[in-house]
Amino acid sequence: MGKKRFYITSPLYYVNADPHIGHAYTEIACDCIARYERMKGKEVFFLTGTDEHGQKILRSAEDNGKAPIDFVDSVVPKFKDLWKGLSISYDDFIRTTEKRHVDTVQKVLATLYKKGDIYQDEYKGFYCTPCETFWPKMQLEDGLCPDCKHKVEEISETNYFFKLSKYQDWLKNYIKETPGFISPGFRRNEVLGYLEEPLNDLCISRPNTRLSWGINIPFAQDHVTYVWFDALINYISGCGWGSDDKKFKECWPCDFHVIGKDILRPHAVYWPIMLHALGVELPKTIFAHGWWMMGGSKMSKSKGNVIDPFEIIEKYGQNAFRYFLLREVTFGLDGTFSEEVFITRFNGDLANDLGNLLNRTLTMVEKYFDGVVPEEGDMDEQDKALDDKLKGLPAKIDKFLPELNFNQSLISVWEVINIANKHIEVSKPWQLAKENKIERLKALMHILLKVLSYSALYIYPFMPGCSLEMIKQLGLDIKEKDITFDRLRSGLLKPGTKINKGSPIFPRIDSN
RNA sequence: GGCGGCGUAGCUCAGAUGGUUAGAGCACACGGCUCAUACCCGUGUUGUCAAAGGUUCAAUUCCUUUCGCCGCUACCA
Repeated sequence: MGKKRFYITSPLYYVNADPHIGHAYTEIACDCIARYERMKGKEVFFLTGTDEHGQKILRSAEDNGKAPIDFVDSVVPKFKDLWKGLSISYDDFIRTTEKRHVDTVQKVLATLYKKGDIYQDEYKGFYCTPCETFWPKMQLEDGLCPDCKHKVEEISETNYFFKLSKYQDWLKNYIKETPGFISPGFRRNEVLGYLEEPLNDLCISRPNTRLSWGINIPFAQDHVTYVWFDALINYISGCGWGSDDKKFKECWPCDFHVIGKDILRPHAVYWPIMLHALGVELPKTIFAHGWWMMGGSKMSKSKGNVIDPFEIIEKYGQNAFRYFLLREVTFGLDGTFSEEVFITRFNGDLANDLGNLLNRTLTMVEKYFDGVVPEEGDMDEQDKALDDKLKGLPAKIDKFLPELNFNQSLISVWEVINIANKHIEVSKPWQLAKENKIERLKALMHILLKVLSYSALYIYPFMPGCSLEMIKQLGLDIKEKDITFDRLRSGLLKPGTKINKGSPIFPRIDSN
């Protein structure tokens, strides 16, 4: 029997505009977990991609004077470039315009239609011609389009509906009985909250007279599929449902769907019901994270407070960017992004604590031992305390990371780093050197190098680049593919080998 | 309107099934050290734990009310 792979997904990003910090955030979180699971020796399948159909894409394409397919073809590379710039280790990138996806969506539609969970009905609504949008009665403002304030027209058209209502009670019970299914807990409560209200069946078609940019519905050639219904299916079309049973068995059920809080409803209501109707097991966890605010307000293009992730990477590097996003706020809650807090975090944690610890230690090893890693010596009380702290670290990471608690995981690593800095202060190696207490000095340097070596590997899921640079400077003989918890167990330092000190890994930022 | 949450040091936030001196980081002040990226280490200051009432031997922690803030309640990704 095939081994179960660890399967994690990001949402498929809607490519009607360029990627921003929110996209980067989700992707970095997924990447961190994917790398961590690989370190544990798991076979990982990390799926990401792009959502490319629908009204908004069509409109953006028109605004750019392009055919929709040409338009999305021009935006997708920007996402891929960003993922490259952030060292995102995705295993597959799926686009909803790909044949493998289209085929799967049509198969799903056909299956549910045959089963009777999709039916035809008249859809009545208020249509705004200039906006090409339907509005529910509730949303109208004085009977006018809330967007452009034009008159709306009540029209009815034939459409296809998916029977959400049929499964409402089932879903409600499932969520109640499966506490970890929707995370964090307060999001789960929200979902249970709106499941208290009767669910309307979901209109999953659009007549192609109104919208042509979508996946054709096999049993209704004059209609295309509603984007959400289309997009969600990527999670199974991307891992072989209906086309590659072996792969699907290895991957499914999905371990994590990581999403932003804005798309909780489709993921927590539509998607589980779609799967259940198909007779497919549900994913284990849907985790909705918060948003990055810009100086107290939501970021938006009109406010001009959108942070360009490419700029941050260019200016401060991908490692610091990844670190900041994962460290600054508890995953799940909203956070505030500003260059000022970013720099504070950077200087405080990365330059002063971590970077400086590496630098001062390596300098001493050069100075006192010609850059050669000393033998492990007899540990004194302080050494032991530090060593114990280091030994306790994996357990903490193993507790926090599987719950997507990036925050606490990093804090745990930094506790060790801080104790190491403290240890140097108390032990005064420079005095040991003057007094010629070589054995003590060796033991001290050894434990410091050990702490740095292990920390370098523990940091890997969060800041892979930083990790590799530390490994290099420490002179460790470890390739990226060897960064596993198994490898850690066999020890990292080789006394007698040379360190390879370079320039500071995180030079302080003068913020004048 | 309904449901849910929050209001704790100058700032950002932890926290306790109620119980001796309420915590962390940043900022600030003073001191120490010199291996280091003007770094690091130590010490210290500030809080009627939103307000009022109730339960209790005891509440900031439970209950009620008030005030203030926020989220969810859409066929928009």
